[in-house]
Amino acid sequence: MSTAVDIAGPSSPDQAHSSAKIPNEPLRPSLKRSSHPYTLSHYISTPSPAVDVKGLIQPSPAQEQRPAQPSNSKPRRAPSWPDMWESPSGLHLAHAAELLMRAGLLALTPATTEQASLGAQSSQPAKKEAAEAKGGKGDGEGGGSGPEEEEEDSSGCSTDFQPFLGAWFPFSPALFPLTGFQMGGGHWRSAAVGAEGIEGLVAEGYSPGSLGGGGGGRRKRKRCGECVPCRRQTNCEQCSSCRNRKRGHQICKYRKCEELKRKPGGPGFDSRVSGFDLRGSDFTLGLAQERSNGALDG
DNA sequence: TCCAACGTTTCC
DNA sequence: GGAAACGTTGGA
Repeated sequence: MSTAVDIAGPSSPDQAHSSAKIPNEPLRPSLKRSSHPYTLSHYISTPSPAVDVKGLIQPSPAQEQRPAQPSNSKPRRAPSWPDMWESPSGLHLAHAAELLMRAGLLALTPATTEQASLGAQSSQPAKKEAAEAKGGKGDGEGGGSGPEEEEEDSSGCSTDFQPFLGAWFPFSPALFPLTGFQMGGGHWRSAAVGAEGIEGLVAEGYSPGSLGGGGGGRRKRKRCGECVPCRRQTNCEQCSSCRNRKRGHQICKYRKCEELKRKPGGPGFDSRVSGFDLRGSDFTLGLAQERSNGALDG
């Protein structure tokens, strides 16, 4: 949950008074919701006898032989594919995908990137149609809160994740914890998966370069809008950033987004993995568990 | 075009 | 490693 933000931030002279100005609005429902029984950390920390993931999936020799990744790589280096896939989170996401495939939830997907992109493109219009048929809420601002999103999230998650798990899954979900991306954190439009998904990442500040691709252009990430600093509405006018605004070009230190403080791929992101609210993956994991239980039972 | 602020580089 | 300075991006 995003409530995991460090609310014990710096106590500026202004903090107390300005925290009163922080809108005490509730977290959006999508962040509060946890409709499935298990979190990702549950799967990581407590192997479930009901779904023995490791028993289902044989680790590849490469994974078995792979030594622990030294964390001395430079923060700016975007995680390579193998890095992400074999990271703790990525590995479990791979497990989740495997579980889904075995449980019949996941349609097998094109192996080539070309096919993958085709699949992603074709999945999007289909999804749009489905959304429109559902009630004409086709526009992209579905990322907002509301009962509709609630419904979509709880009932349509598996379908939402099919493009992820197919063409896009190897990319995006593994990327989320590593980049600090928050699903439901305001950057993501829930209906935007597939081709729009990757565009979303790029558009929201994840440059092709930071995504591991070429390009090298640097894009600005956006504030999450939900952490305590983001909720502050006033500058302290006392910190160095405020006093040095003209030359510093920096937002007030006490308003600096917690997410932006973390460097993509940096250690701060590592720590996020355990506490990361990977709702989608958790949900699919839960689904996979239910399905596989049923499937295994007959 | 201006401005806020993110990202990178440089300095200490 | 943190702060300052500056380039740059993105929105109004």
